[in-house]
Amino acid sequence: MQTSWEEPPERGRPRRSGADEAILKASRELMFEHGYAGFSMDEVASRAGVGRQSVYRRWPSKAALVVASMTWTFDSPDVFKDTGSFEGDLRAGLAIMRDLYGQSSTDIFGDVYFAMASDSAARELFNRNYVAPRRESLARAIERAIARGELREETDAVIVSDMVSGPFLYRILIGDYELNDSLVNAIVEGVIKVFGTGQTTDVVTPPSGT
Amino acid sequence: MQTSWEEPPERGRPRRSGADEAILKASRELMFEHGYAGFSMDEVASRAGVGRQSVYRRWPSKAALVVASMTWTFDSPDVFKDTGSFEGDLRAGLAIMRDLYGQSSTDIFGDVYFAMASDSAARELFNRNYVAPRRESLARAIERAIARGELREETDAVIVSDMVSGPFLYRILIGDYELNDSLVNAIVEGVIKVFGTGQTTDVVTPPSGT
DNA sequence: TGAATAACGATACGAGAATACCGTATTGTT
DNA sequence: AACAATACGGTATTCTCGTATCGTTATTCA
Repeated sequence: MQTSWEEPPERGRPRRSGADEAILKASRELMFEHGYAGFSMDEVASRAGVGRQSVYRRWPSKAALVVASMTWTFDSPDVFKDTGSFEGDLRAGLAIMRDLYGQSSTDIFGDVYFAMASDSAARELFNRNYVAPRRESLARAIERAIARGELREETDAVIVSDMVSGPFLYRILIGDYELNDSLVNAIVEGVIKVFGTGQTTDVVTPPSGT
Repeated sequence: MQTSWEEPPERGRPRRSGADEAILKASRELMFEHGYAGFSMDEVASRAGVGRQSVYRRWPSKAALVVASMTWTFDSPDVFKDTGSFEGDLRAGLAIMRDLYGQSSTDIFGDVYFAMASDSAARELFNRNYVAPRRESLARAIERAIARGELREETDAVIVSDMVSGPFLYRILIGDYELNDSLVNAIVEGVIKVFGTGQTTDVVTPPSGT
């Protein structure tokens, strides 16, 4: 995954190797310790052992750095893996999302979305590093489902993406942060009933949340 | 609607009448003119003709003020009016939301969500002034639908709310801001197929977007 | 070998948010 | 009439983001 905002130039003194990772690591730690508003770029720089200008050389804003550090080294973005049926793929992906967002420090994710919304560079990083790979993973699952005859050929992957991810985002940002299985079931049922052909395949149920 | 963050005390010199509205109006105007990052609390205060401290006496942060001013004097929060059928109620409410968010200056709403997410006071104001009334409006529509026999009795109003509002929020914050009728249709179809009884009532179609 | 380029840490700076005061003004209570 | 409480406009202060600039250092190219 691309970490810094822009590729460094090829001429001149090269950037110190390992500095990118040190900065990302420091930003991530400080996010979990103090949240977005609770730390400064000075602290990031000093914890990473670099000058502050070296941070701004790699990311154009605090928001962009935070988004980069929080979308860095997430598990495989291919969350909607092939389980043999579309419902299984969908449930597997949603189980991953539910476990991720359902863990203790939920305010963190609100902070990340806040950072994302506040800055165009952060928004672009968020799309590139997080949203796009997951969208593509879902699009592949939809293609498999169409090939299997589970979904109709004209299924709109963008709308499915909205229907799948939207309610999660809504709960995290606005709702009471409780991500339960009822919501997952409703989403799965809704998508399949709207875009399905009626033909189903046996489902391998994913394990319930940790 | 309650405007300022906390009720003023009952003792001592009373707050200048009209100042609340002047501040909200100034904040709103500046939001439409320059966006969230494009104006300062000094400008709000001077345009409203008050001291800056008088602004902070009423709202604890810029984010809270912006949320209060942008959720102030919206049209009736009862967006899911009784049209005779649940599908009609839902389509009417979604048409209002689509027209609202679909209008030209969409970045404004991104800014509002950003402000909302960045501050706990702003979040609380947003819930109190905006989300809660619309949630209740939808809950009433669901109750009517259950009474008519269109929805099952165990329909979970919170989940329906997530399924209805989530995709819209997702498109505004993360998607390409294009709120089209395909999305509305998929949402309506999804909710009714998941929670419906199969019994339907004739739909009065709302006018399509401006 | 020398010039060009760009990173490095460090520091100064301007802008704006939020807080803390100042003296003054306005209300209700004693 | 005196007093407590609070609002008022105004100003100073602190904090942090983001930009600019310093002299130094490392690397590539001619």
